[in-house]
Amino acid sequence: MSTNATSEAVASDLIKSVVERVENLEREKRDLVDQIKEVFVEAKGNGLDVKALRAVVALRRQDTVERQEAETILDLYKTALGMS
Amino acid sequence: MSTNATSEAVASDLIKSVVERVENLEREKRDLVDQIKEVFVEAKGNGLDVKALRAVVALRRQDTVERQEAETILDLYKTALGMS
Amino acid sequence: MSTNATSEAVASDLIKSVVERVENLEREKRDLVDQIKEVFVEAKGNGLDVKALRAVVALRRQDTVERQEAETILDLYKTALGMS
Amino acid sequence: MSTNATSEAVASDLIKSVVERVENLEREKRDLVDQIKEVFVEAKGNGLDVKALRAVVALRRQDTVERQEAETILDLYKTALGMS
DNA sequence: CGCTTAATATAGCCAC
DNA sequence: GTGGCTATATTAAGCG
Repeated sequence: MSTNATSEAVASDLIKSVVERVENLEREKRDLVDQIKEVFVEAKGNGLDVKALRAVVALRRQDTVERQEAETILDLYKTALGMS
Repeated sequence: MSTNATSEAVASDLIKSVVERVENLEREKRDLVDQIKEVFVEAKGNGLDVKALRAVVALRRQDTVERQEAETILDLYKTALGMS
Repeated sequence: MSTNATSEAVASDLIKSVVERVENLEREKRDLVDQIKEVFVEAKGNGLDVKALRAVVALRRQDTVERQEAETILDLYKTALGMS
Repeated sequence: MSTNATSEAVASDLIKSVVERVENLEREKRDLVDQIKEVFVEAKGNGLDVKALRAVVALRRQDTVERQEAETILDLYKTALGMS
């Protein structure tokens, strides 16, 4: 066989550790998702249009992505032109 | 008119506040997503099978969900049978 | 230029064709949704509990899905254990 | 008791019939969903932008809905004005 | 009719 | 770098 009891136990501990760390991070992630929902619920309670708010957030996120891509391309051009 | 400059300004502030809070929470969420990825990358570096690890995490999560669903269905049955 | 009047006309015809085919299929889909609703309405008229019926259908569908998932997981395990 | 073996058997047959009819209709619905997907895949293979096509279909669907709503409102107005 | 769940559409990721 | 797959975000439906 290619392994023994000791290395299997090590792998088992390692697996357990990884799974638990991921599960904790996912739990925190779910909490944030819930908090985001709460913000929208509260906003709705204040008379705001949630769908429109979501659209605004999505647009700004998109803008951010495109700005970052533009900067990346600019950096590439600068590097290519020896300007960096 | 149904609004005036003051209430519009208030709405504007409210909208701005909501959008910023959501964006901050989404930023934190993205950080967590990145951290989860890092855990898997590290696990891979330690010789673990990432796909299998993801399956384990998913199965455990699924078990939790199914346990909750089973309770819900049990309640439904109880209600249908007049046991509630 | 990368296109000309002819290829644009072809694309236009293609687009029109695709949109129409999708719209026809969606129309048929909506008809089916309506027919399903009618079945439940009729069942209700015959004294059946629609919510319970929906639960039965959902459970049977879920069983099918879970059986398929179980096979997928089994395959994954076989692969992980070098049994495939 | 409010039922007997015969009426229970009738209800059972009725339930079975309803469930099967719904399942058949849902199967047809799923087939249509798959066919729609295939149309888009084929369109993609022909160099079309699937996201844009979906947007077109959605816009036209929206137009239809809004036109129907407009007609409904128009009918209401006509009735109110004794024009129907 | 609103509010909670289910269906659909989109986006990100991984492997090939 | 493309295509399938998973996860997420949006939309629609059902229920009270």
